[in-house]
Amino acid sequence: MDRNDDDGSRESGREDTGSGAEAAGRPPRLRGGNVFEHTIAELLRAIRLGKYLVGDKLPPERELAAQINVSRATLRQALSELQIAGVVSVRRGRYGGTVVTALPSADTDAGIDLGELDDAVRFRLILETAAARIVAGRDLSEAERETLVAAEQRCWMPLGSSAEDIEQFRALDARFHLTIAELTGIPSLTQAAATTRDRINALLDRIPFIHTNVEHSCAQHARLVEAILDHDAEAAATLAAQHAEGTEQLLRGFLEGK
Amino acid sequence: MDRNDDDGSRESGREDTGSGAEAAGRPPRLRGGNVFEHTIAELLRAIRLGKYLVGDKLPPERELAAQINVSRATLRQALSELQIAGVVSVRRGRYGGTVVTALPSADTDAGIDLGELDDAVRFRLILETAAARIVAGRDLSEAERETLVAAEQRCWMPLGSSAEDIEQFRALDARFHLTIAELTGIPSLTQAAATTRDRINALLDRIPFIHTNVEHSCAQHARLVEAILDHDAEAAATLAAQHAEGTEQLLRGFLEGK
DNA sequence: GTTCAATGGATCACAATCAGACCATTGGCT
DNA sequence: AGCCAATGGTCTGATTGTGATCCATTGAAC
Repeated sequence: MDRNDDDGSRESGREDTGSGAEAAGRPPRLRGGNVFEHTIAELLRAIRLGKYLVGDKLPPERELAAQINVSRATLRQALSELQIAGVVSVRRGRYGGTVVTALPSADTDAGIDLGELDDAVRFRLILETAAARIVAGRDLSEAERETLVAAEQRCWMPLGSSAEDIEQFRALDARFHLTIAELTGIPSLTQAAATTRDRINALLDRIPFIHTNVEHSCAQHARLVEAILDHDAEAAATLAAQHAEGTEQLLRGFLEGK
Repeated sequence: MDRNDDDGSRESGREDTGSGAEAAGRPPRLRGGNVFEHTIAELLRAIRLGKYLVGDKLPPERELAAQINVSRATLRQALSELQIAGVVSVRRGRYGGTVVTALPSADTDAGIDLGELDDAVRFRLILETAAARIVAGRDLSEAERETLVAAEQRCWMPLGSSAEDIEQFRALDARFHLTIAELTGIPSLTQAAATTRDRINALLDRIPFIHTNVEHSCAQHARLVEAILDHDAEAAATLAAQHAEGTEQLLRGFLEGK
């Protein structure tokens, strides 16, 4: 009797699914557009933003599908594309799964939209400044402090000139900023910050990578973390604003000359 | 020959469709969930937020469908529901159309989710404070100043105790705040503010309406407008924050006691 | 009063997704 | 060597939303 069964409720429980507590929502499905394209975009976004680093294993298909809120069939279509593109590799069997093998290369196509640049950059300034101020005003737990510092440290990676290194730096950098957003405890802010950060990354992919900036950038991160741990909300806000403005200048400099 | 024809490409052109330039997107469709339910929600939201006031006529179905990015069939399903609910009334023929006849009554069901309350209220504080600060820092055109002042004035409406009056005040109040968000010139901010405002309104519908607050609230609006026109960014930010905090206190007071 | 353009009303075939069941593979465990 | 649980692979029927036409109604303009 009990056939092979499948999917869903097994005694192994679901507490893992609830991690994000965000996407969930049993009955409500999600996007239409091309649910398929949306799914790919969603996966690429997660990878670019450092949610899954190279070498990490994605959740099982059934679980991932639930998180993104699409059917497994659709998810598999998307994964299949990513596999062809060489972004992930898949192994069957128990202990198998889908692992990230490379960071997706940027879509350097698409013309530059100045409206998009302006919008993304200004919205980011708002969100990150607010996030920094709020987190600095909070009392962080030991674990939270550690998470924050760890995210900051990881940005100081050995950095070559390969596209791969650069993408990895972007992912780690994004993760640092998103960590701050998460620490606000305001889910809407976290989500908006993630979306916006991804848009910024897409723009950064269109300009040359300035190595000199990396160290400067990391130093700013360090000071920001310090201000946060010191509960100096105004300093944190100012530093975050300066940091964001740096990126803004860079982008405008390269992209506004069309 | 040329049959009755219909829809779309007629020599009359399409420039109208492109108005928003936002939702558009020929091939890409939109939501999944229940596209149908989503459509209803979208329409209700627009009405509650004062985009269409009572007595206003909605755009023709073909156009509205394009704006919301759903097929006309789906839109009609939704409109049909709203008609049954008495929110809109429809007349056929040239010069006919769909007009808003009443403000949708609140869904006073649904349990109170403290997480939702906290998230919405805190995110709103961030967005509106930032918007006020930015707009105060801008040089507004004559037309923009007029729009702002007009939106503020309209809130001082004669206010009875009927549910209808209250809903109308909410719509006008929302429109005032969204006007400020729009004046930032940051579309992402505008959109986030609209979404968040709607969530706040939904929460407000769950608590008793405090008439005393209305005048106080309008007075704050007036001072906020003054600060903005004076280019006093910090004052504007502070006033916006106070105003938002007022609502926050109110909501927490009523809702946190479960 | 006839005309006609704008607008709502209705139908149908087709493509996209979904939901769920079942199959196939793998590797640690006994 | 064999078992078996976790995981990817595949198929099928149902539902939903779309896109494209065509029909029906209305009221201003002529």
